[in-house]
Amino acid sequence: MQVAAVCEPRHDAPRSSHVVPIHVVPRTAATRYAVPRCSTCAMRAICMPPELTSDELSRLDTLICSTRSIKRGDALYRAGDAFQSIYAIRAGSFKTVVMHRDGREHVTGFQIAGDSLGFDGIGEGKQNCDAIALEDSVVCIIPFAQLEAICREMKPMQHHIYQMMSSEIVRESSQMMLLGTMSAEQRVATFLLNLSKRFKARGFSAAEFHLRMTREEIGCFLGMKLETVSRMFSKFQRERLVKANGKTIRIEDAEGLARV
Amino acid sequence: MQVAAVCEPRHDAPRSSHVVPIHVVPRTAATRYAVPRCSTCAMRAICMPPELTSDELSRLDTLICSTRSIKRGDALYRAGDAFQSIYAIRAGSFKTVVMHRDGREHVTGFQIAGDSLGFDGIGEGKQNCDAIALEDSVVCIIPFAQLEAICREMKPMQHHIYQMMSSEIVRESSQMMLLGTMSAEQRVATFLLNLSKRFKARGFSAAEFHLRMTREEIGCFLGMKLETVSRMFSKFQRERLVKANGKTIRIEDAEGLARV
DNA sequence: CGTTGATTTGATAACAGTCAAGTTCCGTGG
DNA sequence: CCACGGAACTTGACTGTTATCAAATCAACG
Repeated sequence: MQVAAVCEPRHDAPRSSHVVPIHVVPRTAATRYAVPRCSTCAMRAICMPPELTSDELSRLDTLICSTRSIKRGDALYRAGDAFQSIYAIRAGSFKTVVMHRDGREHVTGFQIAGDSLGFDGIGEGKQNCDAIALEDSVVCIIPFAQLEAICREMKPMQHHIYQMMSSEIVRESSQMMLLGTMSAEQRVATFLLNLSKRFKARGFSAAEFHLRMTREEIGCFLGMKLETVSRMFSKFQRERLVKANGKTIRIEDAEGLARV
Repeated sequence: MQVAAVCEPRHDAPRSSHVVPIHVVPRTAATRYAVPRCSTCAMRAICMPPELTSDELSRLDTLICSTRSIKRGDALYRAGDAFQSIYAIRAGSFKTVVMHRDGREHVTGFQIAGDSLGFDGIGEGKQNCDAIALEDSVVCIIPFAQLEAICREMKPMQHHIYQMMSSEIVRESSQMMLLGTMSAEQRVATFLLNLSKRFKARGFSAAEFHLRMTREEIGCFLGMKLETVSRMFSKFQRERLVKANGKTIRIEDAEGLARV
């Protein structure tokens, strides 16, 4: 898994009732080159409803029949492309970028391994944003028509898709609240804590991780200029809340960061 | 229809391929007090996929077995309430409000007749925000478990629900872009044009309408203070783009407003 | 090991927030 | 129907946060 090179996997992964820990898949030829299989995927706990029978799982294996590798900086899809598939990130990370007609860009989200991409394309039948790889990445391709067919037959899967889309709506609501009500300082603090939480949920260190995005991309996501992002990192460093060494972030005082 | 008192219905409603015009339902006892029926609902074109057979439509009538009236200022639901149903607004309007733990509030959206509410509750199994009526309103109650069952059997309905949820994601992306990249002036202009478009799609005047929300609520939605909203209205008035008389808005120069 | 893009930091400017005062609107009750 | 009171709105003066512009430093990569 590429992501393993980015963030040290933790073997004392949390075992809360919500987050089923993932296990690092050995880098055997099978996991790297064979037909992808949900039944053996490390991200299954994040991608799939937990209550599937092994029978149902093997049916899903027939759904996802291909993966795709995207080089850093390349687009998985572009706004306006015909919508056909949902994507699940196997390894790597992406940003989603919407563009206004006047050329203004805005980053609507950062997605890491285990996250999904493309739900915003269903409504119009075409992609609503660009999905750009922040590092060399691999996605599972999930043809949406087939997914719909499966959802008509497998109730847990149907519900799971509704839940994923609903969670996306909730996530975006939180981001609107962040953009609408928080100071630059609070936005950056919230951003770091959110990343930390997501890495932790995937079994990586919550305290130390590498940012795959630039200050400019962070600023574009948080509604501020890159200089302001940089200043906030420096400020947190002075206050001993985080240690920021370029793209390496170490959260030294999560509680303090949350109080900002 | 309550909304008719607010915005004059237009009988020369647009007939684009996307927006099927709605017809104003006569205020008979049947439409006001009888069991609600999708098959005769004025909002059907907005709520429902267009290609349903009359057979399928009458099946839907069994799904929506009740409506609910909400007085101005009252909540349809509150954040934390158990999620059970989706709501379709028959008449009136709402705001959805998310609250941060520190008490900070943010308005995530304004919904008018024909819009739906509650999709953000599916993910967690509980409501994510408060839905507050901006005027006396009526909603159709759509039990979600039943809706899911119908979606497993009726492909067009299944797809329609995915489309509605996806559109909600897209709408929120646009709002994030607005909050993240636009000046106060542009935000208010965009807000007015968006409302105008939605009224037009429902057969009301695109040029003149009544705001059901306060300046404070608008500000809370657009990420600015109520004084700033007021100043922008005054500015647009000076520039002859808009005539704002309290809550009555007349858009005098839509192109000019779009250029802001 | 140089070139280029990314990041940091400082100085200044602009936009929106805050505080305050006055006005208008609207619902309620007489 | 009118008068009253409170909420909503407008406007002005001042303040503060963040943007802008600029320059220096750092880091990645061919």
